[in-house]
Amino acid sequence: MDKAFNHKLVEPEMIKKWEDSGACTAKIDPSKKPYTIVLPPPNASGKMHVGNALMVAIEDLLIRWKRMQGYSALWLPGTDHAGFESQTTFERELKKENKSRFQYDRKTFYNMMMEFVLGNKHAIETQLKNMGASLDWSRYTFTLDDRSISTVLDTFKKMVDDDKIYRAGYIVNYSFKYGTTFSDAEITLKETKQSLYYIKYGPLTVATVRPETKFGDTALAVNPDDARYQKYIGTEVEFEDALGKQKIPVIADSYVDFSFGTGVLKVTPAHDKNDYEIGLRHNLEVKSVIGVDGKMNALSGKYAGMKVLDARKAVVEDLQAAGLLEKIDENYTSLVPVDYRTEDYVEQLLMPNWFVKTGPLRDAVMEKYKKQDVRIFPKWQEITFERWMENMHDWAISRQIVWGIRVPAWYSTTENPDMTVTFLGSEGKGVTGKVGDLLKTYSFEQIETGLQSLMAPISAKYVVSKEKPGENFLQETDTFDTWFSSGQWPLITLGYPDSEDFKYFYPTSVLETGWEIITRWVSRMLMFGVYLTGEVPFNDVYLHGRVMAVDGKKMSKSLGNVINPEEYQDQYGTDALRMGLISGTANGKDFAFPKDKVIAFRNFANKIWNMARFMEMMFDDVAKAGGTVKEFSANMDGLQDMDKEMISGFNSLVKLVNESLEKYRFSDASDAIYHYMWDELASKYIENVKSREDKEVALSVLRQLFVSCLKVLHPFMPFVTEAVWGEISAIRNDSEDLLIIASWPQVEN
RNA sequence: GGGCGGUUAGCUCAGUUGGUUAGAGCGCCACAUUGACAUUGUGGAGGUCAUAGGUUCAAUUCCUAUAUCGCCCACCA
Repeated sequence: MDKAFNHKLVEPEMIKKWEDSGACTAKIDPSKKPYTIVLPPPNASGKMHVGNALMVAIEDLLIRWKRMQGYSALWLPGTDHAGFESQTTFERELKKENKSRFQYDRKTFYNMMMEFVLGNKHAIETQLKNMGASLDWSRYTFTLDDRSISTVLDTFKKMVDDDKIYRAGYIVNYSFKYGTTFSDAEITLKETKQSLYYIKYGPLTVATVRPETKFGDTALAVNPDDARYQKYIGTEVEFEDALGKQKIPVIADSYVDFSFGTGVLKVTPAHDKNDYEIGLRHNLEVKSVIGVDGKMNALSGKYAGMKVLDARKAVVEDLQAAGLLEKIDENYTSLVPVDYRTEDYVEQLLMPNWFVKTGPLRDAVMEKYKKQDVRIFPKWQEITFERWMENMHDWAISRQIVWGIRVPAWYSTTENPDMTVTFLGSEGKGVTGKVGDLLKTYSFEQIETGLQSLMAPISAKYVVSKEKPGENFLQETDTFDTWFSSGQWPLITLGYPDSEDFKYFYPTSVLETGWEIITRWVSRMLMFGVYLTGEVPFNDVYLHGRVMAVDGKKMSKSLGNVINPEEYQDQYGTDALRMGLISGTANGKDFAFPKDKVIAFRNFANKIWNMARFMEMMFDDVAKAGGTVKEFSANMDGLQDMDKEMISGFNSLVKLVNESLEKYRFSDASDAIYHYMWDELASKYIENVKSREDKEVALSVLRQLFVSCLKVLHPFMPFVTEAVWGEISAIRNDSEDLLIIASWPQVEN
């Protein structure tokens, strides 16, 4: 054996050994209990980060532990196509070559995306393997595999038949920049300094940050208890603006806060979610003045065609000139909705969209939850989950992007002549118009093959089908929200509804992920799982904290404090990285990355390596002297007090490790094994053995304890333990070739 | 605005239902060292457990306020 543990040499060898052994391929074995974890699929859009490394460390720990305990342990790998994220990354690449998605028809663009994503996928697989992840690659799944797509489409069809899906005009978060809708979960509010304009509407004055939407106003609203405005309620006020003389009703709604601004609110149902709600309550007209192109439309008179911000400026100038602008509060800050990834501004627009009625699905989940069919660890995260579930809105599942699974709804062009379509004409230029008109100039085939996007009115008739239902049908161009497919991930990967895997491995044992996607992902998997199978998709949810940078701040590229896990792997070894991450996360809280611990565990790996070297030497000496180390048994002759203490110490260790892992208290377990091996076994016991006369007994105990410790440590530090296991094969008292499939130490109570 | 979590050694963090001298890793100091390991060994210094009240025989632990940091949710235009 080398003098020191060399992780660079050992790691590739061990990975190969595990792969060749087939140990990670879970077998359907009725005599064993299944233990299943589905790997939260890393996005195919980029490389793994240190948070992914933590996830892998925890899940591999659980899987290896259960596998050694005799479960049929399945850890399912996969990759998510990450619709929006991948597409924006890819479009950024295109832009470097001065290209854009608008130059391609859907099919071509989709194929280009696929090539791009498959390239990234390979990189992620390599990283997962290098982490020592004992994943079952024979069951690998990608969200855009035919089987995945088929399952997703079947689910959609079932939901349509079940009246769980509807199309509606709805205020959605719409990004002009990316030309797509975002779900509420993809939106975050950013504090932004804005001008607050006080605009006269006849006798009343309204404070607003969006004067350009005034042409979409269909009421003014005041609080019903506001004494100042009682006499206006129920009347109409007259005023003049760029569109000429106007009349607008004044309504009373308790939503209005009379301490804000003037206490009068302009209600613009088409461009604000809250206004939309007020509009519904009071039966107000909904007037859109902004188009999906980000420009003012014909209803805004002379401002038509201007971009929103330009129009705002122009409107303000005109109001000022007309003396209708009372004042401007320049120091007003408010929360503006932005894309949570890019912080790009997101507009609120009324658009036709596909929705899931979440109410009944949610209720079914909560019923299971109350019966504790699914448990959340750590416990304090339960509140986050419950609150989200209670406040859940209907879910907009359509996205106006190409990269994803296309909604399987078909519109007849003859029945829906006023659908708006955009397609790439023969001359390579985009053509937009009502399909009824376009068909006079272009053939159906031209439109269908060049199709880029389609927007059917809410009232449009459609057929849901996996196949084209007939001539003259165009398929919906919206694709599903990524979470619509990844929400079915446990089902898809296990081959729902009738595969043998599904019958044996479902429901899965634990869903392990970061808390930040509990709302986007965990809740949706639960809804789909319960809806489709009547059972929760996993019994436990463990939420790990976020790994922060060394400086305790959130890692971000702009701060330059991002930790690349591969650097630590390279410097200190994968075992050390894994153990460092594991021991930093005791209770699911965010934690600063403990680099000093990584170094400590690198040293620990070396310690183990050298304990093995020492043992070899001692065994050698005994053999040279013509002796034999005795077979171990707990009540063998000649045991000294210290031997007995060590043995009982080990039994308590195993108990503690088991109990801690059952409760997902990983650092308790790692701490215990670390201290037992280093302080007890190495520092205390080995020093004692050195001076023992009865080496044949002492070494027997040492071997027993060391070999057992290797087993307990293996799920935490798989590389060094497996390597040492191989090195001491000649003196080991366990005939199992590989540690990964050795059996976990049994302890009696 | 509502909620959640943190505040413990120089740093990063444990501390499970309240119960003796509050722990770990790293760092620091002193010493040691050829039967494995300097990625070592032995020993040591270092904490008013954020603050103020309260409950209790007993509080880092439970309760109430306050301060401060972080996060989540949210319909103040």
